[in-house]
Amino acid sequence: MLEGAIVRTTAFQADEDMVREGDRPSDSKLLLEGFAARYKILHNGKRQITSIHVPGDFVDLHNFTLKVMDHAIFAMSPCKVAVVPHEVLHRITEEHPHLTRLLWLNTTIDGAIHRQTLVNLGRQAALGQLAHLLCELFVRLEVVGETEDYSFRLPITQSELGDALGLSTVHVNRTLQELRSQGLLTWRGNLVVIEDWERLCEVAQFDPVYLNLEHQPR
Amino acid sequence: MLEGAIVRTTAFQADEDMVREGDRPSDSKLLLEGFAARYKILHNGKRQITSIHVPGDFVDLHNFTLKVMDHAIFAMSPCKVAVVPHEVLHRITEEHPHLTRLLWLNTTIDGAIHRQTLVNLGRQAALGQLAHLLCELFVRLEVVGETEDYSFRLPITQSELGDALGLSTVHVNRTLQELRSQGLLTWRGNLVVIEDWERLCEVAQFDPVYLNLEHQPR
DNA sequence: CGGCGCATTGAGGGCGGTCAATTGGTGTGG
DNA sequence: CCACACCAATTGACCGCCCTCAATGCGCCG
Repeated sequence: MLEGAIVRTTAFQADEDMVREGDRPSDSKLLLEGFAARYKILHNGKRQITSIHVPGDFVDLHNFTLKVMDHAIFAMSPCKVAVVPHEVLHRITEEHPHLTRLLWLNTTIDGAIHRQTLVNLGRQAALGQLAHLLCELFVRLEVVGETEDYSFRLPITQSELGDALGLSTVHVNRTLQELRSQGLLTWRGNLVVIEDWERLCEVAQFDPVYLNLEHQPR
Repeated sequence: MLEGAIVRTTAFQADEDMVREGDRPSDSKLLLEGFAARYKILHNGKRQITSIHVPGDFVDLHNFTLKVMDHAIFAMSPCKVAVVPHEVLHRITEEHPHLTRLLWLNTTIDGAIHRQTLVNLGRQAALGQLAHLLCELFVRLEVVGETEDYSFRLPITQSELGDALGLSTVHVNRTLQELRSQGLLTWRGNLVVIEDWERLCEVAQFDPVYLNLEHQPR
């Protein structure tokens, strides 16, 4: 059904906006390749990235119900995207309740990730925040087969990491050095290698329950 | 339909948990009276409140799709709650697509609020954070008729405010004093009076678009 | 080879944290 | 009617994490 809902695929260059704040898109986008992120810009020019997306993520499914974008989404790397018209989603909700519940689930998992991120930003020190983000990305990438042992490609700058965690670029850099010096991971080019998964999880206080990876009847 | 979906109402005392982390509730709860909040506890005992809920909020509708609670919800004040069994929600998704889309919308607005909160925690100074939270609560309470002019009741301690914003109680206190000394608001007992809505919004960089109060065909 | 973007480093400062004590309001019991 | 307990609000002192500004290093590409 979903495959049939895709009317076309599109590509975006790195740093290109896929959707802008204020837009009223008539379709939703499923990320096939590359990394994307949702963000908002404040009056003082500061940027907050509210979520990072990996292949398989339905990056703006929520705008099927929300209609007006309250944030923008950009490609962190070159991206390929499948386009699903709202019209088709509407028909699915009319005719396929089970699939509808699964799409709904998709957006509530999104919300669960937001909540965990809130805990991170609010109550974790920089070291734990960074560790947690990397734990989460590793698990999410593993699910879609984008990892190799304990390593994965992450085409993200330190400045973007800072915008995702509410930290300055400088402090992200120093915190990464701390993670490296503790032997928790290495990061060369865009290849992240987790050297000690157990301890990284401890530092991050990472518990993947919120990702809802367990199969359940829906 | 929704009214028919309510099988009973329940009451909770202040500080009582309505749902606990790890629970697999068989119903969802619609808040009729009082204030509630979602939260998580970290290993070090710190608490992060991820959202504050006012009358009219469907506090755990998302667990209809998520099944396992990844966080807890507690009553910040005495609460009255309407209980809707998942069984009934399931039937609604099978038979009433339009209502299903509206319920789905409810959870995506929830997500939109989370995203805005992320921006706050990540990129606002304490003064702006507090101002933003109060702007949002005012608007949300206004919608359900729980305000009077520019005032509303807010049965929340400064310690709880701190847990919602990722700040210490001490700093919440000092920041509130700053808001008062700038003539933006007063707060006596649990009565909050906004003295200068315009300037409060400026300090908060508040833009209510994310609350999706505009009527749209869904 | 020069330019550009990103990573890295250093110095200095401030926002917000922690610890601890005090105030004040409210309810309860004597 | 007062004494006392309890809880939230408030205040002070001190500290440290993280920010800002600015310079430097470094790899990649035309």
